Amino acid sequence: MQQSISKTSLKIACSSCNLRELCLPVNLSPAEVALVENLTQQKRSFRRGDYLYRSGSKFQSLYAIRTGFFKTQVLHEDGREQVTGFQMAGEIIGLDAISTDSHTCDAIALEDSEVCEMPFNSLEELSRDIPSLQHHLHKIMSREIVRDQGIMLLLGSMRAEERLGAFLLNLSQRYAARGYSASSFQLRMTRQEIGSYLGLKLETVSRTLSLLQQRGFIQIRNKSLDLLDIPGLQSSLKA
Amino acid sequence: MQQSISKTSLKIACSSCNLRELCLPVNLSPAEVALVENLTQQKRSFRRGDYLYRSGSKFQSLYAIRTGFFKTQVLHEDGREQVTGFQMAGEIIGLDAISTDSHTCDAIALEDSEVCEMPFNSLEELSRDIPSLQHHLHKIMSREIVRDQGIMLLLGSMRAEERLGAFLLNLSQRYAARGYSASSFQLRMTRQEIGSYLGLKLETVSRTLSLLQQRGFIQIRNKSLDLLDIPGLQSSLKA
DNA sequence: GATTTGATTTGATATATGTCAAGAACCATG
DNA sequence: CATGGTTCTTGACATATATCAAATCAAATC
Repeated sequence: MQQSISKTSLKIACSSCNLRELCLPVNLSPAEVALVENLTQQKRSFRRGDYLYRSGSKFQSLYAIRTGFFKTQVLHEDGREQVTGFQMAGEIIGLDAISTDSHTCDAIALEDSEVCEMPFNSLEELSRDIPSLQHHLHKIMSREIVRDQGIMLLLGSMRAEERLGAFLLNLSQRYAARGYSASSFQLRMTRQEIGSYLGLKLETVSRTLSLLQQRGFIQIRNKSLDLLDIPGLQSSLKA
Repeated sequence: MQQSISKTSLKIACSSCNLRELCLPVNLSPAEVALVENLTQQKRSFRRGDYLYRSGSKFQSLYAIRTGFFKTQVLHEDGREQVTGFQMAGEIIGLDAISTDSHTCDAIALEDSEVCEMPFNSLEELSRDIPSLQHHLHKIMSREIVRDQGIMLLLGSMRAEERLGAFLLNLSQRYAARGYSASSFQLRMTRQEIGSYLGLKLETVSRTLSLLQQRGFIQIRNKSLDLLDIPGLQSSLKA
């Protein structure tokens, strides 16, 4: 697994980035955005399979995903691994590492990707001067906590079919928020990775997807997914 | 369920609080501690069963637990509930609410308790002036993210016996960090609440505790717990 | 202190998901 | 285009945990 990270000296202009509304510089004045731009020193590119960071490595920066798709996973001593999330463009990754000054999970590109690196020291410094940036950073961290609690609910009290339904709907919403189709997209991860995330074995994921297809909720062929009945899926979760 | 919240006008002196090393004012100079004291305006007392806050209520403050024991839980539309954590003295509660400006879970006292209320606006303001406070706040939020990921691992890939073992060891460590016995303490929550937290039914919790007792790892009678073989419990998790 | 209510334990049985296995489909590579 | 290696699907069977039920025990209330 090569670690071929190419650093371009090109600065990313947040001001011209179409993810501005999802990413860090939300609700900032143009002058403030310029300051944030200043600290996203470099863009880094990753090939599929590359590690953005590894568990145990020293914490330096948060990363904003510009393009592509990542997974994060924690490893248990006995070799068990658990996927803790799938991250897409506009999402901030690396928050877990602030706690101990070193990363507590691996982050791996599931497709060719680009990220903006934000040195955390600088980010803290800047957020002392820009209250709205400070508050937004807090919101991002809090949002991650809420997301994790949602997954705890899912893992703790939903059946396989509900877990898959909730998972697919979540992906759908996030694609929609980025201007992509809510009902038709490619799964970037394997059945095994979905299973790890949802606390299921890959065979169960496969069977359950087939079941959802039989019921007419989805059409799945390999990694191509069509959500045929989003309202139906949603209400099957609330039932 | 009465909401009898008595607000005492007495300020809590962080400087004389024995939780200082666990709570918010870590690594602060005496002068800085005084500023933090200034914003923990009031102490609030709760009886067992009282709500500290409810899901949906407006976010105003974070809370530091001074004495007592709380649980947090999220409610699903269909009535399912999931306990997302148990909090004890020195821990900060309410972080989830920053995200949407309203609480996303209920926080309920499991025994008579006292909390220090910290208005979040003031906290953000103060942390702009005290970088070490700012950083510590970030650490606390990050720690919560890491904790949640640990629970995801537990819920996603551990068997009942391992979940209980990890749960009891976690309680043990936290009591020890507060100067209490690591091997002998009272469970503050019901089997049902433990089960909700661990993604198990209460009968399974009960059976599994009996099993751990048979194996000589623990002695449990009602809510009184003795950990008879902590190293054994630990190694049974890594196996 | 008697009584009710809720919490806990334990047993018998049901069920969802895991495990093992084999073939099919897909993908990367030469 | 062929080939080898993943990934995926599906079946048969195993197992951990859930469900239902009843008895015991502890705690709250009058």
